Amino acid sequence: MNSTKKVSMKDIAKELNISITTVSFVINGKSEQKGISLATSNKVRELIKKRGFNPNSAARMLRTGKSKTIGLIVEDIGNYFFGNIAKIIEVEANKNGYNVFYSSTENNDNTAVELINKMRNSSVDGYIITATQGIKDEILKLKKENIPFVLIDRLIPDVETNYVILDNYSGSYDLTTHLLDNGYSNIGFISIVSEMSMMTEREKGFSNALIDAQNNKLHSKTLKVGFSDSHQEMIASIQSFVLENPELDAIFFATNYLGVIGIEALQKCHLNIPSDIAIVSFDDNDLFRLLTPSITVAAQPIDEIATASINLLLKIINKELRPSHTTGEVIKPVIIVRNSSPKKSNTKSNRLAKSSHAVSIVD
Amino acid sequence: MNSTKKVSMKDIAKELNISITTVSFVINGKSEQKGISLATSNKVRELIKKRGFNPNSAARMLRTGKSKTIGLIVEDIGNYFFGNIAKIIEVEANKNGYNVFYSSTENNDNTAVELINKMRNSSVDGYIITATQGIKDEILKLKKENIPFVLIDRLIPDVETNYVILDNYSGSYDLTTHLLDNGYSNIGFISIVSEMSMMTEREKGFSNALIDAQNNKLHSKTLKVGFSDSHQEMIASIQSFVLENPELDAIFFATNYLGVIGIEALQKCHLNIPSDIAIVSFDDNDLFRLLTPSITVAAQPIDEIATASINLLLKIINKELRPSHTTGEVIKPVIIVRNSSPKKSNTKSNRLAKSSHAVSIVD
DNA sequence: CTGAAAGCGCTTACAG
DNA sequence: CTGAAAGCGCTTACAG
Repeated sequence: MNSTKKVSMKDIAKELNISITTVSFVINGKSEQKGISLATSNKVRELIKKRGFNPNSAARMLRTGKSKTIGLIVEDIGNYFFGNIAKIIEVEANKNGYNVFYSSTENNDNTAVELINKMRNSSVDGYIITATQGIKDEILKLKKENIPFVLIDRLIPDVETNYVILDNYSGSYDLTTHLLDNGYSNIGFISIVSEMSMMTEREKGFSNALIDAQNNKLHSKTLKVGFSDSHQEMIASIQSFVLENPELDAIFFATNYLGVIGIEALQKCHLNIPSDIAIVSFDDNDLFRLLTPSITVAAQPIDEIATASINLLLKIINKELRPSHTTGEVIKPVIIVRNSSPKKSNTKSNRLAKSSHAVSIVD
Repeated sequence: MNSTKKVSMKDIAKELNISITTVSFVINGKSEQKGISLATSNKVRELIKKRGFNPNSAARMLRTGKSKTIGLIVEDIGNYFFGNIAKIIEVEANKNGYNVFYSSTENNDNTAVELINKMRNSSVDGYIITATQGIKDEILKLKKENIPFVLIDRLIPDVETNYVILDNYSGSYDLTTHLLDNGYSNIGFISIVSEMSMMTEREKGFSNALIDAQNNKLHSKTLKVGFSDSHQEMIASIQSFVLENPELDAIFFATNYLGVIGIEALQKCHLNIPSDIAIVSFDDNDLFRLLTPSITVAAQPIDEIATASINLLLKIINKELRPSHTTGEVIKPVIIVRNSSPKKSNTKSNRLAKSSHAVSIVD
C-alpha cells in the first residue's frame, strides 16, 4: 500500500550512476577531504533534496555506535524552570546534530534509575541529569563506565562529576541581605525537607546572611514541609506556621513552587503582602512579575544554565575534555527586586497591631 | 579503556554452543512457539542475566523498522499547557513500552517540517503533532504513507485525520455568555492573526454568543496581533486598542499568553481589573488563580487531552483501528469563574467617567 | 527441536 | 577522483 518507498543511499547512487561510497562522503561533509569533485557533490546534494532523502539513523547508529541522541532527565517537564531548560537544551542540541530524549523523574529514585537504564539501551550518547536523592549508585556506575553525563541543578554529595549548578548559597545570601537592608528583622524561612545540596546551600546562605549582619535584634524561624506532601497539606502547614508566628514580618520561600503555594496560603489567611508581611522567593516564575504585588526573587538564568550544560556535555562526548578531569560551572543567580519586599516603615508591625485588636496605624 | 566490552547475541550463542537464532527466539519470547526446549531456554536466560546482555536497539530497529519510540511535536515545551501535556503523554507512553522524542516548533512551519522529517528517520513509530499553519503538505504525506499520527490542539482545514482537540467553539461561546450574563455589553476580542481552526472556532464562538443574545445594545471590537510580534509589540498594540476604545467594559483574550500579556498592558494603562474593565481568558495558567483579581478562564482539561491522544495513537500503531477510518475526540473545556469578571454594576462605566475627567462614582 | 544465511542501510579501510 | 566489499547486531523465512 505504501506507494512512496523510503529512499536510501543506494537509490541515490543508482540514479546518479555513482557508488554508495561517494554519496556517503558527500552526506557526511567529507567530499573535500576525500576529493570528490564539486560537480559530483552538487549533483548528489541536489538529488538528495529532490528525493527528500534522509539517512536511516538506525543503520548509522548500528554502524558507528553513536546515536546522536542525548538523554535529558529532569524533575518535572511541566514545571516552568525545567520546561524552559529543556527547550533551550533541545535547540542547542539540534544545532549540533543531536536529538533529545527527555523524561521526568517526579523526584522519584526508582523512576530516575529506570530512566537512565532505559535510555542506556536506546544508546544515548550522553546524559544531562537532574539527580534525585538516592541515585548515587547509578551515577557512580555511569562514571565508572566512562559514559558522558553532566549533573544539573543539584549535586550528589561526595561524588565528583561534571556539573552545572546555580550558586544557591550566594543567591540566598543576597536575597536575605536585601530583606535585612529593607528593615525586616523577623524572617520566616520556608523550605522542604531535603538533603540535596541545592536546598542545604540555600538554607546556609540564609542563616549566614543573618549571622553576618551581626545584629542581635534579628530573629528567624524555619518551616520545612515534606516534599511529597500534597498541595493542600503544604498550604495548611504554611498557614499555621504564619499564624503561630505573628512576629514574622517577612518570609523567604526557598523554591518557586513554595512561593506559589505560600502566596495562596497568605491569601487564605487574609494577610496583605507586603503591608502585613513581606515575601521573597527563590527562583522566578512566569507570572511573578504580574502578581499584586509583584514578587521579589532570586532568578535562575535559565538560558545560561541550559546552554552551559549542553555545551559541557557536548565537549565531553567529543572528548575535548580530559576524561580524568571533572569540570563544574556555577551560575550566579540574579536578584530581581519587585514590590513584595519594599523598605519597611518604622511603625509597629501591622500584623501584631491587628492581632491585638488595635487600630492599625497608617502612615 | 572500556574493560566492559558490550556482549552480543553472538557471544551468548557461542558460549552455549547453540545458534544465534535460538538465542533470538528465547529473547523475543518465541521459544514456545518455535519449540525451543525448556532446558535450552533456561540456559539462555541464565547466561543473558549473568552477562548483562541487552539487545542492541539500533540493530533491532534497522531490522524490524520499529523503534518503540513516538515523536511528540508541540508548539513550545516551555509553556504550561504543552509542558504538562508532554509529561502525561510520556508517562502513558512508557507504560506501554514506548519512549518519547519531543520537540518545539515555536509555531514555525519550517521547524515543524524539519522535525517531522528528522523524527521520521529516527524511525519513530508514530507522531503526536501540534500542527502549524503551513504544514498541510507534510501531514498529507504522512497520511498517504500510512504513518500513524494524531493531531492535537488544532486541526488542518480540509484534511481528515485522527485528532484530539478542545471544543474551542463552545468554550468561547460559554465564556462570552458568562460575560453577557454579568452585564457586559462592549466586549473587546483580542486574538492573533491565524487561520488555524482553534482560533477561528474561538472567534466564531464569541460572535455567535453575541448574536444569539439578540440584544442590539451589544457591541464588540476585535484586535488581532501578529503571532510573531514581539512581546513588547503586542503589549503596545493592546494598550492602544484599549485606550482608543474607552467604551469597552470587558476583554476576551483568546489565548493564555495573550491573557498574560494583556494583563501587563492593562497594568501599564493603569486600568483596574475588573472595576475599569473586566477580563476573561481562554486557557488557564498556573498562576491565574493567584493574580489580583484572579482570572476567569475557559480551562483545557490537560489530563484528558493528553491521555486521549496517546491512547488514540497507540491504538493506531497497534492497528486496533481500521486504517481507512479516522477518529476524532473533542474535549469540553471547563469554565472557571473567578474574580476578573464579576456582575457589572449598573452605574456608568468608570472608564468613560474617568476619561471625561468626571469624578468616578463609587457605589 | 535447531541452524545457516540473507538482509535491514549505513560507514570506512582498502584498492585502483 | 571514485568504487567494491566487509561488517555493525539483529530477525526471520527457509531448510532439515
